[in-house]
Amino acid sequence: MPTDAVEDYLKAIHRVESRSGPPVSTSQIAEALDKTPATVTSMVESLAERGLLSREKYEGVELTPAGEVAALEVVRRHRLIEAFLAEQLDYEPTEVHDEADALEHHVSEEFTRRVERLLDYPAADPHGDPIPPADLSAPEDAGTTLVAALEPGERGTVARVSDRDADVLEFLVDAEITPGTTVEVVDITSFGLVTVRTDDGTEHGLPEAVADRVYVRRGTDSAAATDGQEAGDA
Amino acid sequence: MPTDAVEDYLKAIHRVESRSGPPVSTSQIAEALDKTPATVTSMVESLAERGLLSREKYEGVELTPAGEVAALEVVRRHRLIEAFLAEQLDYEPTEVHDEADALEHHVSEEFTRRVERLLDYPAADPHGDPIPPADLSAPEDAGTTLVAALEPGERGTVARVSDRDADVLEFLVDAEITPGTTVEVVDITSFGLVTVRTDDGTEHGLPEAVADRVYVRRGTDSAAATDGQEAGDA
DNA sequence: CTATTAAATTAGACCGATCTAAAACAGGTA
DNA sequence: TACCTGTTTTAGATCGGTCTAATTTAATAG
Repeated sequence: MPTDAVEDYLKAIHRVESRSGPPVSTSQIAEALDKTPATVTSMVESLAERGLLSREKYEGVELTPAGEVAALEVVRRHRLIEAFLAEQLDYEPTEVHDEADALEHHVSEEFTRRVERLLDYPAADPHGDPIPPADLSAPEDAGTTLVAALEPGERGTVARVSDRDADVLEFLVDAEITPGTTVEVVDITSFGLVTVRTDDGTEHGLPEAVADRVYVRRGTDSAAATDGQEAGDA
Repeated sequence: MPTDAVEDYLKAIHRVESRSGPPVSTSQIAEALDKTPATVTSMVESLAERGLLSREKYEGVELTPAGEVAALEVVRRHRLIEAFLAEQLDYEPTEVHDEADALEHHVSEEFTRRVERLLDYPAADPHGDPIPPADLSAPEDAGTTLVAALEPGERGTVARVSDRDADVLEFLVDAEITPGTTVEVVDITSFGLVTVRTDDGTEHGLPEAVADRVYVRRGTDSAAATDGQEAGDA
């Protein structure tokens, strides 16, 4: 019943909320969805009328429980589709996002469950983001951003990397900074450049925009991260 | 670039055209898509402006080559998705249609090709309908309707069955009248009831609405029809 | 406390897809 | 020929989602 657009808004609001917490501002949503603020205002009005979010004029917006559920359903479909594309159709991790963005609005619950079963109930998508189970009991976490988690000299395990921006993702894949790898923070400059050393000893300078999208847990994991054993800790 | 609605219209027009030939009337389209004739008129106007079909007011409509191509692309995606759902996700033949109808508008060319490859270039979907190859060089045929092809006493091989109407399809599956089975026409009544005898010797009375959706080739095939060896003959 | 500025909202328009109700048309019948 | 009858088109409205331009509000600096 919800339209594609409605699902996109809920998903975007959910993401922002889970990073910087509510309230979520009009401009944050506009930014995330590449819409004008005016458009967002009117959409958000109608979302509020439907009970999917609560809204304080000029203040921002927060998902209601109903909105949260709807958002999680989209996230679940998105990540399952990503996992499916990578595992069954040999997509590269960098390629799955756009396809999943289109499909996530149009697969049935039946399809979702069958895919989940086919993949044997994966815990995470190819970027390491946890896949909410069918009951949506999502712990929905896994790591904090690089600079928040680690001081220079400390090491951590990459929990996941953002799949939002294709360029950023490609940068990280090239540098072999992917879920499961260990990184040591060498240095953080005043202007946000983060230098890290990876497993193989090479160093990479990550611009702020990139570093902000790498999520790690402090310390090192012994278990490798081929699939997704890291759901629901931290 | 074409919207879902545009693709739906093209697909519907293509189907009608390939059954009863052009021109296709407003009411035929309205019927097929469950829209009002007024709606169809206005949509068809815009399709004509885009060069996807040619139109004679009060006469009907015919796909242009461009429209035909666009329609075949949708058909190709639809049938590949159906085949995929049945083979990879264990859907029953009766269940694939609706899911494919939703997905067909949103899978990329990349996805389509990968699925096609995964399935090893299937010739037909689970109902026996031929899948146009990537170059769309569709022979796009396979069989004529039961009553047109066979006189009482004659036998034929089921080439495909329509997946349009879920009830009809279920009826046929129950009667084990599926692509590849041999049927003998026992009798045809004046009011359109067709009695057929299947492989196993049982007889089934098919109401006109059902019989019209069974496509056969005269005579019997020795080859079985598990997948789709029957593309492009007849 | 006022003035500036950045963010958010309102006002008004547009487009695509749909509908209902009314008018125009085409084909067959008397 | 003139009239029905069913089909098609036109006219005009609505809805969802979007935009631009103008206005209002909240926060901040003086």
